[in-house]
Amino acid sequence: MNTEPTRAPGRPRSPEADTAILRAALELLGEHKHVAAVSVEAVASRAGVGKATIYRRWSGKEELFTEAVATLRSPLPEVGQGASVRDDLVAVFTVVCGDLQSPLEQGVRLLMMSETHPEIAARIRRDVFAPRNEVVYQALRAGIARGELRADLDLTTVLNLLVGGAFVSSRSDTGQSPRQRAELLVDTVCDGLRAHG
Amino acid sequence: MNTEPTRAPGRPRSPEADTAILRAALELLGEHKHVAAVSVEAVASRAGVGKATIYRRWSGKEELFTEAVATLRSPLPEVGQGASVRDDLVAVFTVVCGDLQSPLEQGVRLLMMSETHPEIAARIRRDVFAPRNEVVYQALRAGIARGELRADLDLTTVLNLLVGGAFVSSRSDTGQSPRQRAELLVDTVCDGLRAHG
Amino acid sequence: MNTEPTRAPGRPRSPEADTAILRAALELLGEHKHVAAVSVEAVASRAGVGKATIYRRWSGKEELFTEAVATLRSPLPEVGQGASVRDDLVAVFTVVCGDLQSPLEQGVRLLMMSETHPEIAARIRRDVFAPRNEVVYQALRAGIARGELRADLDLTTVLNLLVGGAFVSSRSDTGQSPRQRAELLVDTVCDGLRAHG
Amino acid sequence: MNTEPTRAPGRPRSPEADTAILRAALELLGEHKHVAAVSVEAVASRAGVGKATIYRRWSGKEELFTEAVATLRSPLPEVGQGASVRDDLVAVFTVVCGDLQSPLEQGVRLLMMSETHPEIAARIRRDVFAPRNEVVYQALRAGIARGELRADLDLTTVLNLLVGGAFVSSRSDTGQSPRQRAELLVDTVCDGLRAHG
DNA sequence: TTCTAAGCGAGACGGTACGTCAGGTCTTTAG
DNA sequence: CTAAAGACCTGACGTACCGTCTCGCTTAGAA
Repeated sequence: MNTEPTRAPGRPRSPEADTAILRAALELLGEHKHVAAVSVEAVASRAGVGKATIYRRWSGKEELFTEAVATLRSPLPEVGQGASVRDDLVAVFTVVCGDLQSPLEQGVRLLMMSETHPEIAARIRRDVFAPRNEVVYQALRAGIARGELRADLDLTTVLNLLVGGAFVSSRSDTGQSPRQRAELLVDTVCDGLRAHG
Repeated sequence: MNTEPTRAPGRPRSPEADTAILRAALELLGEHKHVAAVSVEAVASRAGVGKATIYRRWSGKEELFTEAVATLRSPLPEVGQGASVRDDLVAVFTVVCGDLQSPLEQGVRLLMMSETHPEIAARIRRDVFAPRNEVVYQALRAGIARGELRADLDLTTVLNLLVGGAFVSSRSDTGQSPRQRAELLVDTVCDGLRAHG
Repeated sequence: MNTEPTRAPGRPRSPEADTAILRAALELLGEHKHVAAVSVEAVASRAGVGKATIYRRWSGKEELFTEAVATLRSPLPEVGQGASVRDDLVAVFTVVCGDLQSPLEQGVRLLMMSETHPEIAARIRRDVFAPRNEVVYQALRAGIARGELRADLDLTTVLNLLVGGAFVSSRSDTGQSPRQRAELLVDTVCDGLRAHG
Repeated sequence: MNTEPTRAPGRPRSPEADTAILRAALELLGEHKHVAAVSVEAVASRAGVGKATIYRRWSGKEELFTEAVATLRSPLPEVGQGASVRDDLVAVFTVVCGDLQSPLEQGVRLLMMSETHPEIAARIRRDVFAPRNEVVYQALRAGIARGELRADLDLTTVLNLLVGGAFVSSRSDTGQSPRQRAELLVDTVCDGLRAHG
């Protein structure tokens, strides 16, 4: 008796198609800035693929872009390893601020905010933002553990402030480097997060 | 000598049409929740207006909804009149957090969509964001004048933190009231903005 | 007792507008070849006139073009004054063949044939074609009277043959002059119209 | 060695759609009498077809109706088989005069409209007029061969006279049958086309 | 002179149809 | 059974005219 799953009959799906489609979707998202401006037809054409091949894999435009964007995971720095909270946070938000200025991430931003497809936003939050947020939480918890930060902080609120600040900050073209933006945000917030004693 | 601008020739545009269109757009937006699901034809029909009358005023769907949403500005509180900075900021951001959960939020998202339409973005910045920001700046400056806040603050960064925090905070449905959200944000930031002495 | 009609009160209609509108209509008809391609707006603009000024005079596009085209009356030669039928007919159809090659007359032709507005066709027939036909009939009757032509001819059929022949002939660009076309048509027909004697 | 053209890739165009569209166009044309009163949208709807399916096949309304009408060619009689020229021509022009009173006439008018669309005019000339003309030429050549007609005739001119005569004749509603019209035209012309001897 | 009625150019109005485009599905042939 | 290609239906897009309706102004005869 053979318990290993039976191989599906017929021609197997092309893995090249998968990656080509996702790549094309992200490229076009980066070029056009918002999802409505990218047609499934354009993705298919850019990927050198038939439209049906896309619809065989995803049930619609939203799902396609959801998955495409969810593949984007910036490498984040290690935190909490002895450095100060301040330095940890600056490291993390330098990456975040940098991302936010890249054209692709702008597309992601729009996509995430687009109320047109709430489930996409939810999935992006889960797959893209949650890991990033987790790093921030780690840094904050480490800071609390070391006594650098007040123990009664609402960590979610701190996260919101920093992420939102990074987000809004990135919308004005001040000529600052991502690092400079990160330092300004983190220092401004941190000066109030430190335990007084 | 007449310096007032000469009146345009021809039949003037109907102000009733303006308001009917904007009203219809907002109604339908409220019913369908997202812009893509509302057709210009439906707006025209609901407003009892020809499509051309819409396109005479706005160059497209996006512009129409941008303006429609921009009309939804909530009145902002007076600040700097003797109350504490903390109370001023809480008052302002209670309004902001409330707005962000209402249809106006859709406008904010549209602003983001408009990365490709800089002039629309500029208009929203001017009509929606600038007045709100100005109130925040007033509160902060009053706080500095009274010695409540450090004099060396980067006000822009403080603004970014609070506005961004409010924005991100509003995206998660925690069941908190706008007032509670505002207090959390403001208190968290303020505890570090106060002059130490 | 004054029986002459009382002059209408108010500002009288501008005769310049009348002529300018008709002129513009004919010009544009000549340029665009068929009525559907000429908009009332274009006529108004070309005439330097408001649209209402047109609609005050004619109840619609059809009536406007009807009247415009009805003003076209080519000067026709005198016939039946002693010359031969053949020469009379050649003279008339030289004019007709010439007209049919002018751009404007092509517009008229289209207009007349346009089944979209039967009443226009009827009026053009009456005001433009009937006088021309009458001259042909005169020539034919003179020929019969002089014994040049058979007395039992169906004059309408002869007219149809010649007019239709001129019409169809003018549609092929053979490089022939109007006179040559006319002679070919008339001679071919006449050789059978002559009394045998 | 395969000389037959390779089959085009993708789904082939539906022949049912072709015929349904053409049928619907002619039906509506019959109901509304003139082209301007028939909308492409109505044709699509009647044919049970999307508008795009129409525009994929024809570049516009005019082209669609041109082709629709061009399908209405009546079968022409055999000529030159022993009968007299007169009878041959009467047979042919009975068909022609009949057609000119039917919906086909609308096609003729469209041809005229197409002064601005030379390729459509060319198509109608090729598909509708050329075959008919060829039959007339055959009859005339047979007549010459048999000595019934003068050998020095300009056949093109004879054709123009008869065709044009039929056309103009059909525009007045005299209550005559197509056959009567044809006889009048042919007899009038023939009496001069016969060799004298 | 002043009043009144209509005409004037300009252009906005509610509609209808145009021709285009994209979404998501279906139908070919080829592998 | 999958692949690429491309036709299919649907429905919204933004445009162009139609014939009508205001605007503020001009033109003339009547008061």
